[in-house]
Amino acid sequence: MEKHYSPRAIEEKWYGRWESEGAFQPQHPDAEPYCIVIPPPNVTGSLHMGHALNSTLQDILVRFERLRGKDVLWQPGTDHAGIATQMVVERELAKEGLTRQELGREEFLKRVWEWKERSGGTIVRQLKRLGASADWSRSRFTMDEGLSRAVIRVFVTYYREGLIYRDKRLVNWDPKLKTAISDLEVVQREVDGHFWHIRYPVEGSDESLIVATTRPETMLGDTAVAVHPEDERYRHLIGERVRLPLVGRLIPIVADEHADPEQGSGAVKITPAHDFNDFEVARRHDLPMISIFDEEAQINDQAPERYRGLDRFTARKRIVADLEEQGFLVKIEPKRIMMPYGDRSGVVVEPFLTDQWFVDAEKLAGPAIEAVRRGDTRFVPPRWAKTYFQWLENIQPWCISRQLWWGHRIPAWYGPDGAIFVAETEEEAYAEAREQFGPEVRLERDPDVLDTWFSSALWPFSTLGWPDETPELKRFYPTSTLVTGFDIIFFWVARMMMAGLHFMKDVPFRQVYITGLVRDAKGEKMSKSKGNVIDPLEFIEKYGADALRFTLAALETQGRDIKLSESRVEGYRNFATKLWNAARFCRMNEIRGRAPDAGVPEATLTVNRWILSETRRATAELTAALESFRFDVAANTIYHFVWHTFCDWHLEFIKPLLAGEDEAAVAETRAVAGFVLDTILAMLHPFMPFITEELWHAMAPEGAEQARGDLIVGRWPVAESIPADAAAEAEIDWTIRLISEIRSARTAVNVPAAARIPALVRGLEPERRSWLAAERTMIERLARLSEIREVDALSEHGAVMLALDDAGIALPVAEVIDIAEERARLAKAVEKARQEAKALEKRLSNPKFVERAPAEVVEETRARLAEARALADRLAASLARLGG
RNA sequence: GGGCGGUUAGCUCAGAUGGUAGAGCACCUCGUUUACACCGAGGGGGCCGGGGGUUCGAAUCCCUCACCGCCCA
Repeated sequence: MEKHYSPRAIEEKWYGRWESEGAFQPQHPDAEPYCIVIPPPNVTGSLHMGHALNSTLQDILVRFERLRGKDVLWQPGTDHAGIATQMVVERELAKEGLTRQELGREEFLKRVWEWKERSGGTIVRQLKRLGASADWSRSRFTMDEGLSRAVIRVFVTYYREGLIYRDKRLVNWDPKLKTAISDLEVVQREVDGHFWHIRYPVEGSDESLIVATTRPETMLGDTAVAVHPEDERYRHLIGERVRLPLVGRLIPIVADEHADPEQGSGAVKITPAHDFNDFEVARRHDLPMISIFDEEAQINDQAPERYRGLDRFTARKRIVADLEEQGFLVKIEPKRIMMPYGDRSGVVVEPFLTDQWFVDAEKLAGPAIEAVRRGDTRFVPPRWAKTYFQWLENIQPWCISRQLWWGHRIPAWYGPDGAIFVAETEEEAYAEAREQFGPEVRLERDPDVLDTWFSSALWPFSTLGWPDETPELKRFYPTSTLVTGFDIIFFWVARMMMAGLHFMKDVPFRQVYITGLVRDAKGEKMSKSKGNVIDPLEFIEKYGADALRFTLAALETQGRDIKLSESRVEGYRNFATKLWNAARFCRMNEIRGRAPDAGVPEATLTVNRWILSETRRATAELTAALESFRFDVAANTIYHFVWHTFCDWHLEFIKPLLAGEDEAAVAETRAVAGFVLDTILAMLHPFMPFITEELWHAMAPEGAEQARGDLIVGRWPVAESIPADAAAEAEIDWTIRLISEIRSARTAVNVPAAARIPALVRGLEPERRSWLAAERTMIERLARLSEIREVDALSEHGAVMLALDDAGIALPVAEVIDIAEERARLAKAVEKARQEAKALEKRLSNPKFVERAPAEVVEETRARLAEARALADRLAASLARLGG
C-alpha cells in the first residue's frame, strides 16, 4: 500500500464494478422496502453544489439502509425542463441562423430529442462521479413514453372530475418567451421607478381626480377609477365618470376597498387586463377588461392609433410626454417599486389576459394539508411544514398551459364553436366529437404543452410504473424519504403531495428532509454572475469524491445553509488519508478483516474489551444520528471514533502487545483490531463509499476475498451484538487520563520529548493499583517513561508533582526540569483548582440550593468540592516546597 | 406589513428533557517514537448579541430591544 491514497484510480474502478454487478438494484425482496426518488435534475443541467449536497445525503441514506439489509431502490431520472431545454435548442438553432418557427414544430422537436440524446446525460455522468448509487437501470425521463402516458391520464382524469378547466384569466406572461409562466417562476425585484400623478377630469364638472401609477402606459386600458368607500373626499364622486386622457373614453368612478386612502391621492386607476388587483376589482364591479398589449407586449389595436405597435417602454415615454403636453401630468416622484421578472428570460413579466388551462388547486390542497397535519408525511426539520401550510392555505388556481413546443402536449381538441374534447387519444376525441357533430367533424388539437411541474408532480408514482399496476409501484409507494431544497417546497413537494393523494390515495413519501443552500465560504449565494460558483467536479478531482461527500455531510446541520470552504474539504481528505494509513498499519501487523459470519471476536485483554465497548457506543450513536437525519452528528461521530479513539489510542496501545511474545494475546488483538476496522469501514461507507470499499478488499483475510463480497452490499454493524464493558472503560479511561497528565506536565516544564524519565506514584486505591500493574507497559511507552513505580512516600525534591484523582505522582527530573516553569505551572494549577472550589462553595453555601436542588445534584456538587479542595491542597504543598 | 431562521473561541458551527460551554479549521510551542508531517504531543483563546423575567441554578424557558438573512404580501 502507498502512503497516500489516490482517489482517482479507485473511484472509477469501484463504481464500474458496483454498477455492473447490479449492486444499486433492490435485491432483498423479502426485506422491508426503502425508496427514495431523486428530485429529477433538469436534463439541461450540470452538477452544482446543490445537487452534490442533495445527492450525497440521499446516497448516505440509501447506502445506510442497503447495509441494514433493506430492499433499497433509489429511483433516478431527469426532468425535461420545458422552457430551459427549448431555450437551449433555440440558441443552437440561432447559431445556424434558424428559428423554430422556420423549422416547424415537428422538425424542431426532433432537434430537441437529438440534443437530449447527445447532451442530456451530462448530469447523470456527474452524479456517478459523486458515487450516487441510484438504480440507473430504472432511470426515467419525464418525456418518456410511460411518464407521458401518466401525464395524459392525469390530465384527462382531472378534467373529467372538474379539477381542470379552461378559463380566460390574468396570467404571468413572459413577452420574450411568449408563454404563460407560473407565479413561482416570477421573481419580484425592487427597482428604482417612478410614481406618475395624472389628472383625470370628472365629466360635467371642473373637478379632477388625481391618480398615481407606476405604469402610466397601462392607462390606455383603464376602465374605471376606484376610491375607497369611506373616503370623505370622494364620496360625492362615486357613480360619476371621468374622461380618460389621451383616449377620451368615459369611465366610471367606483367605490372599492382596494383604493388605499393613504396612498397617493387615494384614487386609483383600474386596468383590469394588466394588473392582478385591478382584475379583482373589475370582477367585483363588472367592469370591462381591455387588453392593450399583444403577446410581445406591444400596444395593440385596442389603443389609439398613435400608440399602436410601440413596445411597452417606448409607449410609456410617448404617453408621459403627451400627458405632459396636454396638461394632465401633475407630478413625477421617484419611488422604489417591486417589478416582476421572468426567472428564465430575465425580462419584465406582464399580467396578461389569455385563455389558459388551470388546475383547481384549492380542491386538491385540502387533503395535502390534512396529510401533513395528521403526520402521514413528516417534514424534517419540522418548521418547514409551516411554509408548506402557508402556501397551500393560500393557493391560487394553477395555470398549467405553456405556449411552448417542448413538453407534454395538452390532450384537448377543439371542434366547431369551440367545443372541447379532452381524451387520452385523438381517436377517442374524434369518437366523442362525431357523436355530437356527425362523421364529418374536424378537430384541432390544442397547440400548447403542460407546465413541466405538472409531470414532476407525478414523479413518485409515474417513475414506478403508474398508471400500470406494476410490482414496483405496489412495493415502493409510498416512498420513504424525499430529500430536497426548501426552494421547491411549493414548486414540487406540495404538488407531489396533491397528485399522490389524489391518484394513489396515499402520500408520496413518509418524510421530507429539507436541505439548506450551499453558499461560498463567505456565505454568499453562489451565482454565475458573481463568479463564486464552486464546481463539485473540481473538488472531486482535487480531493476525491469521498472527501467532498464527507464535507457536505459534516456541514449539514438540520437543513441550515452551508458555507463551503476548500479547507474543510482538504481536512476531510486528510481524514481519508488517516484511515488509509491506519489500515496500512494494520496490514503491516498482519491484522486482517474478519471472515464472513465470523462474528464479534472474544476479548480477554482490557484494551480489547475497551475498544469493543467503544465500538459499540460509536455504532449506536451513528445509527441513531442517521435515523434522525443528523448528518453532522453522524459524520462527527465516525470521524472522532476513527481518529481520536481508534488511531490515537487503540492502535498506540496495541503496538507493544503486537510486538510481544504472548501469542494468544497477539492473536486476540489482531482479531479485535480487524473486527473494529471492518466495523469502521461499514459505518463510514455511506459517507465515503470508495475508500472504504477499497480498504474492505485490501483487508480481506487470505482466501476469503471472494466470500467477503463487496462492502456496498455488506452488513451494517449492530450495536447490541458488541459487548459493552464498563470495567474496561473505567480502566482505560483512567489510563488515558494518567498518560495525558504526565504528557502535559512534561511539556509544561520542558522535559525533552525524547527523554525517558521515571514516574513515582503514591496513594493508589487497590483497584487503580491493579490497573497500573495491568497497563504498565502501555503507560510507560505512551508517556515516555523509563519506569512507573509505586512508592510509600514521594520525595518531592527536584520533582515535578502532579495529581490524578486521589493519587500523587512525582516525576523526578531534577536535571531536566525548569524550576521557574514548574513553579508557574503549579501556581496555575492551584489557582484553577481554587477557583473551582470557590465556585462550588458558593453554590453550596446557598441554603436554597441545598434545599431545592435534587439530592443527587447536591451530593455530586459536594463530592466535586472535596476533590477540588484536595487537589488544590496537594498542588499547593508541592508549590510551597519549590519555594513558590 | 406578516411569518421564519440566525446572533456561542480568530473562522465555520455543535450544544435532547435548564446543573455552569465543545468540535473542526486557524494560531503558538515542541517533535525524523519503525501507519500517517495530508502526521504526533502539548497549549492559548469564549461577560454564549443587549436588557429584563421565571428558577436554588439559564447558552438552554418566557418577554423585550438591536442587528443580519430568507419567505410571503
